[in-house]
Amino acid sequence: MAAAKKITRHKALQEQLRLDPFMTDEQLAEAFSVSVQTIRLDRLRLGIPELRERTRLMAEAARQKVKAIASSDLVGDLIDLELGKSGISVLEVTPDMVLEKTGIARGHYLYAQANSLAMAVIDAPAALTGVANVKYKRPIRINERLVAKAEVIRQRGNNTIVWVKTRNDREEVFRAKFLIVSLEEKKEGKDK
Amino acid sequence: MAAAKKITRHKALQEQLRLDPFMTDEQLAEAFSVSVQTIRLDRLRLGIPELRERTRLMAEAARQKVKAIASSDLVGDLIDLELGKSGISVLEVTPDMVLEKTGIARGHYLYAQANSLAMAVIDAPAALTGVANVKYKRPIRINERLVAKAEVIRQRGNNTIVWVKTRNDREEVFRAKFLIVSLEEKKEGKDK
DNA sequence: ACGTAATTAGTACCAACTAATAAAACCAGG
DNA sequence: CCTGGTTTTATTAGTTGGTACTAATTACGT
Repeated sequence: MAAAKKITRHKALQEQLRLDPFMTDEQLAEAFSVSVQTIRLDRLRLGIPELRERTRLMAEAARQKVKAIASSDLVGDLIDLELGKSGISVLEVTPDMVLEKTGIARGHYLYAQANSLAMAVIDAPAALTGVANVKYKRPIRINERLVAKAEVIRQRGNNTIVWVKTRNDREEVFRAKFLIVSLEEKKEGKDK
Repeated sequence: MAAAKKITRHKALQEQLRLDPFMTDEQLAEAFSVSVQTIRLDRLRLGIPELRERTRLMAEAARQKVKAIASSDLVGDLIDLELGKSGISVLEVTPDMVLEKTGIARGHYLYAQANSLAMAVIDAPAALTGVANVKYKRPIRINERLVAKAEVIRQRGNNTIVWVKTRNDREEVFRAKFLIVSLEEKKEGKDK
């Protein structure tokens, strides 16, 4: 069947564009030893937009994403929050969070989720982490769904102790204790 | 002088494109009530590439960045490594690493740098963090240059204790102790 | 050998440019 | 007021990487 060839090519095309999304139809045609028109038909049927559109979408997404992933104040989705008391956040483990070698989530994502949740719970205009004690109990794999629960244990002056426990769907996989220091709005004496 | 008008427009043009880089020359011309050609001349003299090029550069940069920030095994640049003994990594604090409110680096970047350095130092095919004890000593601000030094303190079986101390140009700002567990290549019994 | 699916070829058209050249407008100095 | 330089606008031709469409050709199984 000729259809088999086509289906194989469709898969290969998608894979190729995943690896290098900046290829023109002409380059793709060359790469697959077919005509440009075939590539266009393939794209059409797969719903893959043209190079410029792809690029634009990536650039636009990046504008959002770099802010969201790399610079969001909270890693994970906040689903419940009682200021000064407790909070819950959920984080889905995506492929780019895992170590390539082992397929296990890099530890600092768990840490980031817990830490930023702990910060969110603090009822203060600004806060900094002072000390953290962290225990990883189970390795996390891709597509797992991590639910972190934070609880304020003690509050004394500007110092707050927060416990965060993270579970996957079955068991506790991570826990951390943070000592978080709230910052006053007043000017800091010895700053820089 | 007519040159003044031009210079003002140049500034405004750069600002406009910073806010919305996805504008065509035609839209820009309309926005500034000048002809398309004027915009083109302005771009030429300011060294601003055309829309498509701009978009492409953004998309490419994002690809690097998401890989580098979100998916690199090592956060920071490894500049020295003695496997099983010690390592040094450097991390420059960029604007997207800081909390907007305070301009202070979010803690999990320091953690990520230290943790991934500690992992790199371990002389094993794969490793996982078991426990971490972390202390933040000084807040970190933008453009600071963080030098993390990792040192293997003790090694017993699959467990390794690594100390990481991070300094900015003046003083120690962060330290962490990690217990890292090396994984054997052999098959794990109770996996999922 | 035939019919259908798949592929290739070809045409007209488009957006968003670059490059180059020419004309017009402006503005200031003598 | 006129002249000269700067700035702006206009015009034309050529480029890239496509869309949308039609028509011709090839391949393939039966």
